[in-house]
Amino acid sequence: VTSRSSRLTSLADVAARAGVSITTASRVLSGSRHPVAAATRTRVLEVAAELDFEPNLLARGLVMHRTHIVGVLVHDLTDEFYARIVRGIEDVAFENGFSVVVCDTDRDADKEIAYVRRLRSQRVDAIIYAGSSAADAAKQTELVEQLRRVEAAGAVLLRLAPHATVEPDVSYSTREGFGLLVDHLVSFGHHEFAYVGAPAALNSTRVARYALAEVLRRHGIEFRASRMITGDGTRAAGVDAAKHLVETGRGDAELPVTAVLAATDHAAAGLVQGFAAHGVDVPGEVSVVGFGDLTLAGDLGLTTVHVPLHALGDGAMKRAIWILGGGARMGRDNLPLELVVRASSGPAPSG
Amino acid sequence: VTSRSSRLTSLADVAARAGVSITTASRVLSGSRHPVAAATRTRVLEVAAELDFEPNLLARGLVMHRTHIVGVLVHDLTDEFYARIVRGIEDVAFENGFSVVVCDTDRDADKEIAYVRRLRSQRVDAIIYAGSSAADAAKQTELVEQLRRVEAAGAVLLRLAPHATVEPDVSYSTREGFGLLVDHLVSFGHHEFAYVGAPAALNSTRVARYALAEVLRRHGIEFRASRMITGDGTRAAGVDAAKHLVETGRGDAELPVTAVLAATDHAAAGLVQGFAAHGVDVPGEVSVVGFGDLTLAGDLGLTTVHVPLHALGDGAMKRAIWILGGGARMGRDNLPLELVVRASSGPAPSG
DNA sequence: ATGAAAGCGCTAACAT
DNA sequence: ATGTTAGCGCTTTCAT
Repeated sequence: VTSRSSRLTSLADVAARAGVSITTASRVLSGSRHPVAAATRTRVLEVAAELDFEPNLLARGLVMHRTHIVGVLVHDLTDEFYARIVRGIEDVAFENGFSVVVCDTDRDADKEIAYVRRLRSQRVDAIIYAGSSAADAAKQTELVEQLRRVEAAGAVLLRLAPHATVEPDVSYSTREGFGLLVDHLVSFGHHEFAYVGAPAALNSTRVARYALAEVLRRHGIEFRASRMITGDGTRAAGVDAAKHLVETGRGDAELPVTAVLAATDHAAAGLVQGFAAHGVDVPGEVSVVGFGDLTLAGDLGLTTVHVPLHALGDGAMKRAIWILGGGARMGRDNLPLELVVRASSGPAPSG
Repeated sequence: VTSRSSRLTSLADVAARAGVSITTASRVLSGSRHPVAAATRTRVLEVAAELDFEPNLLARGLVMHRTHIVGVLVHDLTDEFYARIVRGIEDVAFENGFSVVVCDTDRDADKEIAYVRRLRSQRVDAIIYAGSSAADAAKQTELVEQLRRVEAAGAVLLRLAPHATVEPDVSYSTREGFGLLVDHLVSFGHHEFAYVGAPAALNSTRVARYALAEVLRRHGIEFRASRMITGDGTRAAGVDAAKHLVETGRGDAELPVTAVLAATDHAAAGLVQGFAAHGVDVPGEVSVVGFGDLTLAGDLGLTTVHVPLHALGDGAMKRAIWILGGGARMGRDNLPLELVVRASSGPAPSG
């Protein structure tokens, strides 16, 4: 036992002072539905207030097998995309007496595994998993196994992104998003596209590629694999991709495509920046569109798809609470997306 | 007791399976320095791995009076300013086996109080308090009292911002920041300034006003109270302030000031946006500078002061760990600031 | 309506 | 080196 200052006031203190048993004190203070005489109840409440009693949630959790703690796994809190999701989760959590433990994984499978273990050790009631990790098969297997154990232990696992062949619980349709974007671009006369995606190993990337190819096919456009540029969703990836596209077009003295879709607004911002650095006019020579509608999209005038991030977190947390309360698991819920047209997209250059 | 699936494997399970007492199992699994025979140790470790044992941190915390949980109070995680601080805290926390509970307060004193109570109930080892709240005296008193109780209970309280006359533990010098900014602007010939601050009730606002006035005085510039515009640090506040300044100058057919300092990069962004909306050229007619150096500052070409946000969180968490380990409390640590000159500031308009 | 006692899973004196 | 015992602070049968 670490030497610490004066013990906090416990139920025993309240009980003693109120002249009742610990049991009775517990009954009034823990919101038990067990009958307690009105007078007794008042007395206990008074003493509790007087002593500023705060129940020890550790003890409570130990016996209740419920901690009212939820762990959230995200790539990086510093990315507004995830910050807004976490905020949504936290708002609902706060209202319902839950605490939120944030876990930034940086897409590092080892960190993810370590975090999941720790959350299990903490006996969290639920884990909200946002963002799929890029990892080798072995790591993936271990992570899946850890998640399985957490669920086996009674915790609720909710996904905001596809993971290891499992559908997300609350999410959005990437296909729908691409549909909005491509419809918009096609209406502007574009038919040569490039896509700056996320790491190839990510589940979400697989899904995105497939979805994009399908959307394009609907417009009778064949999507060449060479126009699928691998990135990591960062601004730097966008800058690099712009450079790559400019250099690829060098021979023809013009760009190989007239429109570039990015997996994130960050990458789109990088594309705009990169094109500008090479003197390529956006949207004059090439249109650029992002995905997410972060603040930066507004600042930079990026055409993008608005993703209801706060609602995503909000919905996930509500579901977690619902299930913890004994509610039945439900299927995937796709939140509506919206096209936001700004200055980074325009008519395809005639030529 | 809530009905839950199969119990998790406990120390007792490991002990039984390894043929040792729970105590022995605990000794090897909890990293106790108590001697244990090498063979026994190995056996226990084997069984623990086999059963994928994870210690119940609730039970551990209950007896150890240490939870390895730290609560972080910030205005809003969605603001990159705070997100980066939290990230700094979390990186150190992760390395040291601590979990981070995030608490968005929205500068709402009631939420702050509620969160602090909850953190106390959770028996967190430390609370890192970032951002001062705006509240009436009564609320302030209650919050201070709650924080006092948390400390009395043995938790470490660390401040990243001044609060109720208490100095922050890890922070930066607002005066230094203003110094960098004002020196820069004065060298550009500016001598009529306006400041778009945060809510007047905030401690940090008081400090900022005082610091700014002093810095200006160093340059022999008197700062008029009427040029102190109250805002809330948001972009909208900046937009409003720009409008206000433009309208104030209406009579003279020109702006009353040639340079505007903002309390945050967000407000500075709003100022730039607002001035643009009124056809005022930045920096041609007026220079605008922010504070923080968030990503948006780079995107918008804002001259600002770079605040080492990650290091702020990092430093606070390291300190918390140090103190929890029995280290002595130390005085305020001011992290170095840096002037970042971009396109939003320029020579004062001659005339 | 109230209370006594058992136990959640763990660590730490205190034996042996 | 190992085990026995006593809690940490709480909820909950099971009496009364």
